[in-house]
Amino acid sequence: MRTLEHPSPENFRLDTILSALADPIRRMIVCRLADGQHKQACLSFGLPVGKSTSTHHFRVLREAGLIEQRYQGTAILNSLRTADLESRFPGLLPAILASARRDSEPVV
Amino acid sequence: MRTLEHPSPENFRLDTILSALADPIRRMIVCRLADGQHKQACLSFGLPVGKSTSTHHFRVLREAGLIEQRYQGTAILNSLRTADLESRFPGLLPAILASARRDSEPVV
DNA sequence: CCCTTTGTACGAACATCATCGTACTACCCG
DNA sequence: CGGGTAGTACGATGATGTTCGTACAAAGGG
Repeated sequence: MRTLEHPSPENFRLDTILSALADPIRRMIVCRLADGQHKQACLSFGLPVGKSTSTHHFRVLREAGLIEQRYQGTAILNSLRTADLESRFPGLLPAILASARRDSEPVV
Repeated sequence: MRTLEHPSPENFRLDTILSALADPIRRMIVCRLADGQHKQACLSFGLPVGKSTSTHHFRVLREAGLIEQRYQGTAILNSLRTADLESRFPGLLPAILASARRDSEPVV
């Protein structure tokens, strides 16, 4: 079974995490995962980019520590590393998720 | 008196804010301002970059809505737009500031 | 009025990043 | 084993971003 490298929480870098979340496509992925869309193959997200670009974005998220990727056959099950992020940077992910939802809403 | 353009809170974009804060130098500026170093000239921050690069970073922060810049003679007084940020993206700035402090600490 | 201080404008050099297409690998199912 | 599915590797390309140096502008003090 193939496995993928995941950083441990004490190696999370704010620099890397913010750069990862600065990209709209990667923020879209994280938001979907937060909305309960765990356990979906990468390509089933229907992202508006090609296959290799999709691979690239998921890897950036994994290497930043934001998501966990586990092989299931030829597919990959993705999930948010909510607890690990909370232990290293408490409140960061929830705040960014809430801001992302507010950002896509019509301005009041 | 010279004045500078500042976006209003309803025009703040999460994209722009996260990109701005992804840069370590700009995060350094924001952290210093949060630590009470308001009302200081740009160059007095002693950033490890040249003059024109410094101008560039401060402008990125201003155009993202993160700081306010007001001329005072030939110098510029900088301050964090804490209230405006809180109204548009509640909790975002405090979470990032806390994470930034935690990031620079030795790993426990 | 000259000089200093503070910041800006401009252009160049360099690095990084997002994107793509094509070729390839790994796994599963019949 | 053969075919299909999901993802990776690689190289290229174009856009964006950081950095700098130099020349310039605006404000204030002697």
